[in-house]
This record gives sequence, C-alpha cells and structure tokens, in this order.
Amino acid sequence: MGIHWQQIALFRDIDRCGLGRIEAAARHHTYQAGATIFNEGEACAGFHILQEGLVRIYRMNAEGRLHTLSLLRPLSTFNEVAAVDGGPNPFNAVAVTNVEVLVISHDRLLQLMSTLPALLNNTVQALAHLNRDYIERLEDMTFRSIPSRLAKLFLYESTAYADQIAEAPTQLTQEEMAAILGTTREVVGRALRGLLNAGLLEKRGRHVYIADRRGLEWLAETNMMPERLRER
Amino acid sequence: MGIHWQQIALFRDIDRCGLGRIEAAARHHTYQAGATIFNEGEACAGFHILQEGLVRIYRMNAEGRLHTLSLLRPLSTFNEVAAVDGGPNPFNAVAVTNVEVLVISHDRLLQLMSTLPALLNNTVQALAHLNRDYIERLEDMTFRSIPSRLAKLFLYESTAYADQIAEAPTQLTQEEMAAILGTTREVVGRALRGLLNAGLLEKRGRHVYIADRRGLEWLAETNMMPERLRER
DNA sequence: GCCTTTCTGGAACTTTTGTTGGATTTGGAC
DNA sequence: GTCCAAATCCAACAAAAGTTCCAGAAAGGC
Repeated sequence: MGIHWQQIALFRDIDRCGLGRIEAAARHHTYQAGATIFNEGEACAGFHILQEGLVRIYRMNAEGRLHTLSLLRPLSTFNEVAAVDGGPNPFNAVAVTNVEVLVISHDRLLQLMSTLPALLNNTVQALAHLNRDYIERLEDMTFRSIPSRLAKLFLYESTAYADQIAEAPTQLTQEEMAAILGTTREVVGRALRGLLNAGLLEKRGRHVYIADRRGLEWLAETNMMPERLRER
Repeated sequence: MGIHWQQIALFRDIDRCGLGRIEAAARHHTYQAGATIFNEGEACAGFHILQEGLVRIYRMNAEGRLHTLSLLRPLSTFNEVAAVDGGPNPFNAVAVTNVEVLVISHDRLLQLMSTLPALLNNTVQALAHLNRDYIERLEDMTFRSIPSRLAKLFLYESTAYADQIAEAPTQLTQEEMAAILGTTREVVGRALRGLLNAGLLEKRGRHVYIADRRGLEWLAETNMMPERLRER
C-alpha cells in the first residue's frame, strides 16, 4: 500500500518488518463530511492516522461553545494520549470533509510498542512534543488578550499553532477563528477590524493578509497594540 | 539509601538492579528556600525527583504576572518533558522551602530508558497523564469564570489540581490562589467574598473552608452561582 | 511587649470580553 | 442572471475581569 510511513515522526526508524506489522494492526475507516469520528469521554477510540481529508479536534462546554484544539490534514496523527493509556478520549473528533483514517486500537498499540523499541521511543518524543504545545496554548489563554492571540494565529507558521492548525487563517471563517481562540465570532470580528485599522493586517478582496509582520509580533509578545503615531 | 522508588509511578515494576542503576545515575542537589532550581527556556535541566520540601512550577508573562502550574511535595517528579526530549525547560521551578532533589540528566535518562523497557513504558504513561492534566487546565482557562475556577480549586481532591497542587487551598494566600488560577489577588479576593456571601464557603478563624460542596460542584460545572433564593 | 512585613477587605473605576440584534455582503447552486 | 444560505459588519449594551488605592488585621522577628 502507498502509505508513506516515513513522513510520520512516530514511525521513523522502524524497519520494513515493523512497518508491516503496524500496517497489519491498523483498520481502515472512512467518514462522510460532518460525521463524528469519536467523542470526548467515550471509551478509548485508539490511535488515529489521518490519510485523507480535514479533521477538527475540539471540546465543547456546557453552554455549547466550541474550542477547536486542532485542525488536522494528512499526514497527521491524533488521539495519542487515549491510545497510549487506554483511558477515555480527551476530546471530540469530527470529519470536516470526507475523511480516511487508519486506526490502531489501544491493545494492539501496546503490543506493537512492547516489541518495537523504536516505536515506543518515538511515542515518548511525540507525547513530549504534544505536552509542550499544550503548555503553550495554556499560557496563551492565561496571559494573552484576544487581539494578541489573533495576531499569533496569523503568525502561526512559527508558533504552536503550526503543528496543530492546518489552515492559513486567511481561509478560516471568523466563526472558525473564534473556536480556535476560544471566544465568539463577534469578538473576533471586532479584533480583526482593530488589526486592520492599525495597519497590521490588510484586506485584499475577500481575504485578510499580513501587512506588518513586525507589528503583529509585537502585539503577540506584549499584548499591546503597536503605537504608530510617530510615523509622521 | 532510603529512597522509596516504589511510591513513584515512573519507577514501578523496575527490578532491584534497574533501580540501582537509576540511583547511580542521579545527582543529589539541595536548594535554600527561595532559590531558583531552573528557568524556562534554559538548556534542559534534566529529570527531577522531589525528595524534600515544596517546589513551585510556574510561568511568567512579559508584565510579570505569574501562573503557577504546580505546587509539588515529595514524592513528585518534574520536568519530564525536557528530560525526555532534551529541549529547553518549558517552565520555571523554584524552591519554596528548603528542598532536596535527585536529578537525572537527559543523556543518562535516555541511556536508562533504552535499557530498561519498564522505565520507558512508565514514561509514556506519565507523559500521557500529564497531557490530560494540561488539556483540563486549558479548557478551564477557556471556558470557566474565575468564581468557577476558584470553586474547582477548593474541590481540588477530585480534579486535575489533585496531581498538580499539593496544598489545600485553605492554606493558600489569595496571592497564591491568584497565581494558580491565572489572575490577580484582588480578583480572587472579590470572588472569595462572593462565595462566602453565597454560603458556599465559610470562614473559621483565619482560614476558609468548604460549606456547601454541592453548591461548589454546581458552580464548577456550570459557571453559574447556585440560586438559593428558594430556601425560604 | 513592639514593630515591620505580609496578608486581607473593600470601594471606585477602566478595560476587555461577551451578547444582542439588525443591516449588508458574498459565494455558490440553480 | 436570481435566489438562498452563509458570512460579515457594526453599534449598543451587559457582564466579567483587571487596576488603583487605601485602610486594617494578622503573623513573625526581635
């Protein structure tokens, strides 16, 4: 089969034989656009490898507000945590477009890890990396204002969002940006207008582009709008 | 030496010989109250095992506000992530009281993990567990109001705080609670007064105790103050 | 005991974020 | 092209959180 295992950090340095066993352990699933892949709190759905399509990882609170943790494109993997400890899924996953995934159950993953040291090693590294991403997201929520988080989203290439969010912000609707930033559509609209007025972003036709990367970086780092009053 | 390795989840199921090698790889350090153990962004400080004293794990933003991620007592471990991937420390660690720790460097940890499969296995589980804690903290910051987070802190035994915050909130100052919740002292004071007025907490002498566990749980889950107007 | 430092109580105010609701624009289906 | 659903813009308002400031109370050192 045409699976490019080498492109996935988790399967690096695993020999042909090991890859064959991993492939044999995986089940192929397809989902229609809009279909739920698994839900938060449900029994462990196993380790997922995204082969085709776009997947949204999110949480929802009691009032129905969404928080998008990741927007994933191939080749990405998700639900590592539950796959590894066998506990309930820590978030929801939904197919945004038609989706194809490979799934390895908790039990089979444990078997594979116990006989393929390289896989176990890679898993440790992947989990450590995930942990760093979540710490960064947590600090963003703790310390940064919404305009600042929005600026960071636009600068996403070099930040935590890069691994997790696969769409350029330009392509995202305000609703989707709001879910990523953990706020509401109207607030994102307001913040966006603020950044446009400040000359940090500019609108070309329908889409919004970066106009002043330095200014965005300043805003993302300090929570303060750059004062450009001096430019007379 | 009198190290109780069995009590640390990471060292479970490791035989006497393996534990001996781990012990040999560890360096003993002591810190005075107030001393910095390591700083965020600095080169990997290695894996730490807390044997004695109280350690604060925190991040700080540009304006100098603190966010306490953990308050740890023996026997706890910290800096797993950097120890495992060798990257910079993801947070600061400071000795609150006099502290004794064992430290295993990144290189030695990798050596140990490559020869002790049980240690590698335990590390995977520990990292997965950490990840779940961070996701929960992240969702708290995204969705919960400050009174709600404060209620959750008082219910700490049954939440993610149990692993990360080793101090009963009753004993904490408002300043310390504020750092844990990611806000300021005055806001915590106001929220505390709100919970006292609502009869969810009560004051005995200097300290504040839980008066209505159900009410706190309601507040923590829904973000809404329980309406007790009906109790005529 | 006294004095200093730390902690707490609380008011008044500002800023940010969230909410509501309506007007307008856009893209795509047909 | 026309029409519809989705997306956006924007103002006014409400609520939550952050800030500033000062007065008291408690704890700990001497």
